[in-house]
Amino acid sequence: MAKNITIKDIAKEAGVSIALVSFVMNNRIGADGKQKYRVSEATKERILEVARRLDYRPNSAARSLRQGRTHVLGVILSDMGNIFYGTIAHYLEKMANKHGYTVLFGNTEEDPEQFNRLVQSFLEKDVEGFVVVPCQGSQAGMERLMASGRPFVVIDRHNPNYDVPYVYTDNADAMRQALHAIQEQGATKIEMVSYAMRISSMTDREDSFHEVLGPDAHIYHLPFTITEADADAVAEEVIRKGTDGLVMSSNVPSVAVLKALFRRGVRIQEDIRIVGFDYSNVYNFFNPPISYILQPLPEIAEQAAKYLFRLIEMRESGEDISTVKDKIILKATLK
Amino acid sequence: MAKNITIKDIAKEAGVSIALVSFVMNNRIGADGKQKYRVSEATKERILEVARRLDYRPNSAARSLRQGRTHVLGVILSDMGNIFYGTIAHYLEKMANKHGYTVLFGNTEEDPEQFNRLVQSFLEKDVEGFVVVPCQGSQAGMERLMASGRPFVVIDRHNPNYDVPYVYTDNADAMRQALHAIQEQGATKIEMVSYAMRISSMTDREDSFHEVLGPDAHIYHLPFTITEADADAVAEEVIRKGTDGLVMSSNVPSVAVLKALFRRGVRIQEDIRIVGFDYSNVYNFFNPPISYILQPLPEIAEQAAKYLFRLIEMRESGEDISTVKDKIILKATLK
DNA sequence: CTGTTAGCGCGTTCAA
DNA sequence: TTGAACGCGCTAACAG
Repeated sequence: MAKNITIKDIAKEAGVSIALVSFVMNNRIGADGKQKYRVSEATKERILEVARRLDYRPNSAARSLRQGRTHVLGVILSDMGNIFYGTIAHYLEKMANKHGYTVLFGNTEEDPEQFNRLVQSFLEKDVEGFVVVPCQGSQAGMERLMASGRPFVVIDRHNPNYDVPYVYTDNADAMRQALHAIQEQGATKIEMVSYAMRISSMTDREDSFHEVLGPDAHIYHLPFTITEADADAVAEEVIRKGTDGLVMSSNVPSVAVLKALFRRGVRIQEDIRIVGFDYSNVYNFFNPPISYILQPLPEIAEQAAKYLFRLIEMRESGEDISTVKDKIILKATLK
Repeated sequence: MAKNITIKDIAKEAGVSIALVSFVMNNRIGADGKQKYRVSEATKERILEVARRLDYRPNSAARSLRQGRTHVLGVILSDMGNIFYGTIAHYLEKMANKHGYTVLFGNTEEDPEQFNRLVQSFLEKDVEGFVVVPCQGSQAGMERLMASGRPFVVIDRHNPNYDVPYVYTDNADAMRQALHAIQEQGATKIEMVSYAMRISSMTDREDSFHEVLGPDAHIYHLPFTITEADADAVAEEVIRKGTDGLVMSSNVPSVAVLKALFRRGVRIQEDIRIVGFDYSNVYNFFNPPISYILQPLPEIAEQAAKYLFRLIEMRESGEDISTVKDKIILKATLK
């Protein structure tokens, strides 16, 4: 039960007041001589020595309570097990760390109830800001978040009905690049594989697809949890129709359908050309390698984090945050 | 600046004492009639109504300060952007959630300094328990963790010099399975691709490799951050030597080397047989599909979480945790 | 210049 | 059902 060392223990051991320990621990003293409170070097050293010896760690609950700051961010994603979100999570955590923040992560698995629970739970943990990936039906959670007045930045998707801060990829442009590429590769009967979820990243890509190829161009819609049967059905239909170009709208369904086609002996990149969306290792193992749209994940994370820090600073200095709703749009590139 | 609603606001609005609000909010009242404190249904309803209306959220800093509990876990991994750790992270988060916990995540990127910083930072945040993936050189961080007396469970790797709780895969057995498979597939000149890092998951696999194939069987050691040149060098040597079987010791180097071989026109699974370690999508795109060792990730996460919860409970009820050092060993399977 | 006293933040919980 | 102490660290005000 190793009782935790408190500031009081240090004070007693060092024979000084509690306040002085606090000052020393917070470096409110020293160097530039401009500090309000001064302590002799000797006392300071003694206090630090005792703190080190007793392995003192300030209780952050007490500190948060007093300062109203937790230095914790909340990040709500779809699924960290997906390399796309896992990568974003990693970059976000890195940014947060660099700025002295620590990060609570949560996965919605595209369940709006779960989104709501996570928002609630993170609010109660008093995170200073959020980076969130909303999901279909997450309106309630988003409104709760907005009502909380806490800084947040939306990434990867957004609901056009909400005028909120977000960092987003120009998906329409990205899809045009994808279609341009697949047409250059000679495909003429082009279809698209997408998720059934009605989220902006999918619908923007689909709208762009239809704009280029007309309203009758076909899109396969797969559920968030893709079964082998789902992928098989797509493959069968693609083969039957003689589709010669398939544009993927996301990582996971892309690999699932590729697998189904491969198993059926379809010669990928010969019988049918593929262009992917988001990186997958498998794209390297075809001849020629499968082209894909690459979203700038490090930049998405970086911009989102910077944006969030800006909001947090503003709020800290008493400025009104509710009017800041800048939209950051990043371009994807074809690889 | 939407001032946060406190218990005091509720009390005033509902015309009752602060204490009563607290009782109601904590459900210390009601149902089974055995509670210590009872409140009339009407009062209870009124309080709850006011709380809802004002969107009251208890300040968890205050609560933690009082109860000494945060309901937060700390998870330190190597790299969430790697599907292996991302998947584990996801399952851990799910387990934590189910038990009312929230999770702080951190990535070491195999940097022991970073490991140390994360331990320190999470301790200060007063996490109730840790799940950690140590890295080469993380001794200082591990000792700090042990000295803290806080419950923790090590996963994925462990330092045999430390007698601590861990959940681990039987890597020796797994490697034997891999070698058995590749030999059955006809390979006779077998080599291995591994990381240069001296961590138990790698060394156990390597030791097992040597036990089966003798001390002279060759192992390629790649740095944690693999460049294309690194992978190319391995591919060149494999080709030159006429190696006809390659056992992979991990996900990332496996794909890197496969890519280098593929680019050089090596007919994978014909000229050379491959057996992987940990899942990758790419294994499906060869004929026959590449076999691989699958670690039971959901079970690793589940066992680690359960173990940790057990430790936390024990500590909470004043039991001595320092004597609990059970090792949980899980079997991997060949797929 | 060096240091201390005392009240605060917010929810929990015991004594009354 | 309530008053009040408490957990721990911060910091304004004050003293030698």
